[in-house]
Amino acid sequence: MRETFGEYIKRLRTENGFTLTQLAAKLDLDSANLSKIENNKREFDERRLSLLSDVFDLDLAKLRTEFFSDIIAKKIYENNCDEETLVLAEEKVAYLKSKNPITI
Amino acid sequence: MRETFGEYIKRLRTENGFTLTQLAAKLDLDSANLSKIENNKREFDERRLSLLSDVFDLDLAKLRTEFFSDIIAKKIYENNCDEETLVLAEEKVAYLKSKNPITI
DNA sequence: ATTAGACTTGTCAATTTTTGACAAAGTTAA
DNA sequence: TTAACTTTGTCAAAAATTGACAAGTCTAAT
Repeated sequence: MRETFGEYIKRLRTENGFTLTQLAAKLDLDSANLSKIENNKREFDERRLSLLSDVFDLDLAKLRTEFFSDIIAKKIYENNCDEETLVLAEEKVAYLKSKNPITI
Repeated sequence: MRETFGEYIKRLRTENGFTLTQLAAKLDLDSANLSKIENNKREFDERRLSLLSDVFDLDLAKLRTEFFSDIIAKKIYENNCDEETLVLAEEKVAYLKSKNPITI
């Protein structure tokens, strides 16, 4: 998706006609801090993802994908990581999965 | 690379015949904590990457790639992120790059 | 031009997370 | 058994993140 997680929240909010104060209340958040989140000056707390999915009736799994991909993208961007980084990361994920027993 | 960053350090260390205490001293680290790093119970501090590249005469850029890919892989693994996450992350990196002025 | 509502930014104490340091216990080989 | 090496547990100190509030900007309506 061609937007950050903050921009995504802002779009959801405005498209649904909420003010910062209104959405912040639903997310149990200070409106000033929600503003920072929307403008990529703070991170959204993972523990609020389910609240967010409730408010906008979104699929939580998709929201999580959106959320974690954002964290990863920011890390890569901020640290000027080269293109190989994600390829290597994918290999390492496979390695970790093969290495560790599947948790039931 | 089919190993975690911790395992990579451990391999470098043993292949070069160092004890934990010896390498820890070179990295300005407590040997008990280095042990934890090697066994994936603690994170290696990014600020020690250049020391590490000095000790084993490694290319710092490659080491950084190794390091950050590890962080990302762990995040994905720990949070059971789906396969799409990295694809999305890549798109978002491109978005962030297009969005922000190139810093000189 | 003033007001009201919406949004942004700055600050900082409080909470949370990570780290450094040390003790103690486990492992291995002479 | 020693001794050297490694692992694990704990916890205070340091660092990072968060919640809360004040103060600011911006816009639209009157």
